[in-house]
Amino acid sequence: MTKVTGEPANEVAAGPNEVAAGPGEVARGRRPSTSREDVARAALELFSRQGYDETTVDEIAAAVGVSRRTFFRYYESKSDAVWGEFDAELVRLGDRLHEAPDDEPMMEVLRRSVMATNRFGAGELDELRIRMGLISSVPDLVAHSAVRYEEWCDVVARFVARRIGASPDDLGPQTVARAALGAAMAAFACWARHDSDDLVGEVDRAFRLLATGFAEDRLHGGRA
Amino acid sequence: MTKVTGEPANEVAAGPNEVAAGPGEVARGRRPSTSREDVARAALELFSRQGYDETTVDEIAAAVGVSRRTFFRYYESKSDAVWGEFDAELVRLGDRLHEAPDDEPMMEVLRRSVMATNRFGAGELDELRIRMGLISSVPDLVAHSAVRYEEWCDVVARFVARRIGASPDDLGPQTVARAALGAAMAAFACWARHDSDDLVGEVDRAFRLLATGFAEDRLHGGRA
DNA sequence: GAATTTATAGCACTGGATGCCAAAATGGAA
DNA sequence: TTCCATTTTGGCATCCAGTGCTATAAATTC
Repeated sequence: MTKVTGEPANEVAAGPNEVAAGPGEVARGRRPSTSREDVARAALELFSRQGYDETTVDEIAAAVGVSRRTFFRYYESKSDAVWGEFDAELVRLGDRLHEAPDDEPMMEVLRRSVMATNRFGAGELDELRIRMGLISSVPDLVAHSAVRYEEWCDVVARFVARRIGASPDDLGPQTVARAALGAAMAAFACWARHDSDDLVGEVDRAFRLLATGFAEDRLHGGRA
Repeated sequence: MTKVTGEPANEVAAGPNEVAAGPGEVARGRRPSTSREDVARAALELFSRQGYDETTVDEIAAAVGVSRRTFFRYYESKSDAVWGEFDAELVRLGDRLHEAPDDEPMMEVLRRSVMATNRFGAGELDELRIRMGLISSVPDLVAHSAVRYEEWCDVVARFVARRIGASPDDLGPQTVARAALGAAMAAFACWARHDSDDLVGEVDRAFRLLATGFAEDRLHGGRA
């Protein structure tokens, strides 16, 4: 085996062992034979071609030329590979919420921040649609998504708690956070299923509905 | 082995093979050696005592005196045992929503129906708290919960769709349903964590918040 | 008692996930 | 160059959830 690939080794998010060589530092030790991105790409390709359940971790590992054991050093689980760099987006959302001016209404900040974190380039949108399609249709991924969405909720709940002066565990922040998650999920699901090319627009509409308290007369004009 | 239990065999929700003998019919063939309820009880007891991950299916099966293979005839998965008779409650919620008068505001119906399906007797509350505690803290169960909650959302989305004359897949119904789920989950989580004995009250408060669109001035008086 | 029906036990097998250790690859120092 | 520290990898061996298959046990009906 021992496939000699000769990678550039200058990747930003490098090897599995977290502490990739910092900005100025020089990389020591053996270089990773692949990257998280490559693994995710290979996995996604197999999933969308032959199905999630029909793809084994061994196949994914083989596709990127590493052993099964090594796959689990890049991603904790098979389902994690579908989520790619979700953690980074979570940080971005948290930053946006934190940096918003205090005089802007809470639900406005929330809506605009979620919209902002979901502006993707045309190139990324196709892949994202495949991702979201899988996440919302394959039972195993639907299940795993709950864990990731919980992290999303935590970020929002902390923001709301700070705004209204309460604990993130209290009913208010929890309700706002989980309802906001619901709105975002609805927007994503509708965007992924229909041919609506306007993801941010769907998010916008969903959050505006949420802010009206679902007054029945506003609910009708959903789809232009 | 072959534990001879001598069950009454008149249980309502009987054996694993679905079609339990109807009202007047006589039970044919070998009688189930245990019941879904007994399995769930044994499982819950082990989970709360030694932890979910630390309990194997073999142990649960042994506790009720059946083989490992038989456990999976009563419940599809280890996590399903925690949910008990959730399906029945779903039907009840659907019925309530369907039977509500058309002139009652949609969000009112929703709030009152969810509250009604969550009125439990004092005896059931302790067990329910253990259940919800597990469901919202053990990652494996958090994950699996998403699948069950999706069914809940479907019921609500169908109701909303009928009310506003849209498809259950449209943005409106989806947003309302998922936001409502969020409110319900927040209420449950707060009730399970704190010592609030008033589950229905938490649900009430959460849904009232939802109906206000989270106007910031209403969010402060969360905890009496 | 024989046939039929239903539930069970037990076995084999797949596949995800984890712990452990030896081997490979790389940079730096002696 | 040679040795050493560092990091990633491969290949077990192992555990456990979940499934398909088959033989057997218990119960009713004829």
